[in-house]
Amino acid sequence: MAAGQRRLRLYVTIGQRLLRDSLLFQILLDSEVELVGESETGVATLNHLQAARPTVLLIEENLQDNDGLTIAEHALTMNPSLSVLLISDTPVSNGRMAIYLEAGIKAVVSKDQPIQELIKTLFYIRNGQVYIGNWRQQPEPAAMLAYQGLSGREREVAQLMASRLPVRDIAGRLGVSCKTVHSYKDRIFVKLGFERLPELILFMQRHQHGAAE
Amino acid sequence: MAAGQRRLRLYVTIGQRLLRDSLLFQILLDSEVELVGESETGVATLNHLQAARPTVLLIEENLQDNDGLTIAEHALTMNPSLSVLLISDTPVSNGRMAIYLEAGIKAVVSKDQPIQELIKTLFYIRNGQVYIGNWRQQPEPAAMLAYQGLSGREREVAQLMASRLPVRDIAGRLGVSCKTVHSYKDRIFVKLGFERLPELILFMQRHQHGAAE
DNA sequence: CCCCATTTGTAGGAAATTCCTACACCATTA
DNA sequence: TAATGGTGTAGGAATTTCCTACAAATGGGG
Repeated sequence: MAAGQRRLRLYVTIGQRLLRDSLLFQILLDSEVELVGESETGVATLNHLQAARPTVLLIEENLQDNDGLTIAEHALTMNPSLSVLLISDTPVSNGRMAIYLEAGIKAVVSKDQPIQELIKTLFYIRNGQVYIGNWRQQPEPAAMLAYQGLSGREREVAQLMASRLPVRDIAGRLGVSCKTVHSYKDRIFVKLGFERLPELILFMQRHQHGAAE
Repeated sequence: MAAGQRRLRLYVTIGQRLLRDSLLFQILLDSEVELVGESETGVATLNHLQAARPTVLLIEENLQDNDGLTIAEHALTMNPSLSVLLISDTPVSNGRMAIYLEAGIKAVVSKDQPIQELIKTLFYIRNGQVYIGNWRQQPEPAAMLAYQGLSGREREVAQLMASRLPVRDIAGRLGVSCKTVHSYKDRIFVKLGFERLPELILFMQRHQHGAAE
């Protein structure tokens, strides 16, 4: 997106493997990201950080052995140019946010936010910018609004693709060529900012059944 | 994998959006999975379950409003043929496991397990089978062992692909055709059970730096 | 009410990827 | 020794991705 510099060298500290894996699988889809290390604990992180030389540290607030803030502060002492993104378990109050910024943390995302928000933030802070996300943002209307942006034909195609109908069948049903369907697909993905089918499936599911709730 | 029946109709109850999204993005990569609903809370789940008619319920043990076990029991009362997969925050003792099985839950995965384990389990239980995972399994040697299974050429290609070198460049460097490189890629992915590049990247990262630790 | 800029519906081309098949060679083993 | 299986190599078909194109419709702005 933004004209970043080099590869984003990422170090990840997340305790639970399930979250770490699934987050990494998404993050690593972006070819600008280079994973240089990962840990489950704060101590392990501090031990490996100098060797890994990340530009961005993605770290959970609540770790088994320490809290992410403390670890981040140590890490920043060793390397002040590191961009730290903290993952908090709950939405962050303005007061807490001030403390984090004071400590040199570049951004905070909560586990209640969509993953796209996390990834967007990751790229945003990668050059050292601070990112104050839109906390208390639109909870669901976002999906509705985005859907409004699709044209009629695009909506039909989005619908059919989300139901996993193959492109050829969609083309047949709509009476257009496969290439046309692909064009719609491209446009839909660009408009919604998606990269892969699961994102669209989830989006359509949520759109149809109102809020994810 | 197994010759399942129809589409796996999945309902997901996970409180935090970040985990829910990233898990769903992975799970929905499999075209046999049809997402029929999702909730953040137990109450919402019980309200929507009859309309959604899932065959599998993936539910967190610790929800904001209830515990997953209780919700699962209610759900099973309404629909005894539902297969429930519980996500626990910590490894499950044999004692707890017995209680879960007693309650009619088909399997339990902990958040410390890799995501592939969860997905595998999901498919395993989809026809009503009970799945007792290999708790206390090999923590990391797994990756080592799997790596041993690759041939020399396959390792070279795996290495280069994990560093995101384009196929054409890999072919050039090894002095073989692109098609050959694709063949290696296919074989590597089959041997390791992977579907996409991020899985290989993570695997190689962990293999090289010993344990994920 | 007309003109210009966008959006929408449609599609083609090039390159890359996926999925499957093929085949010779080497080693192991029955 | 002959059958078997893994390894290095590659081709073909179908699909997907990425980019470009272009006419018709639409929507403002003047």
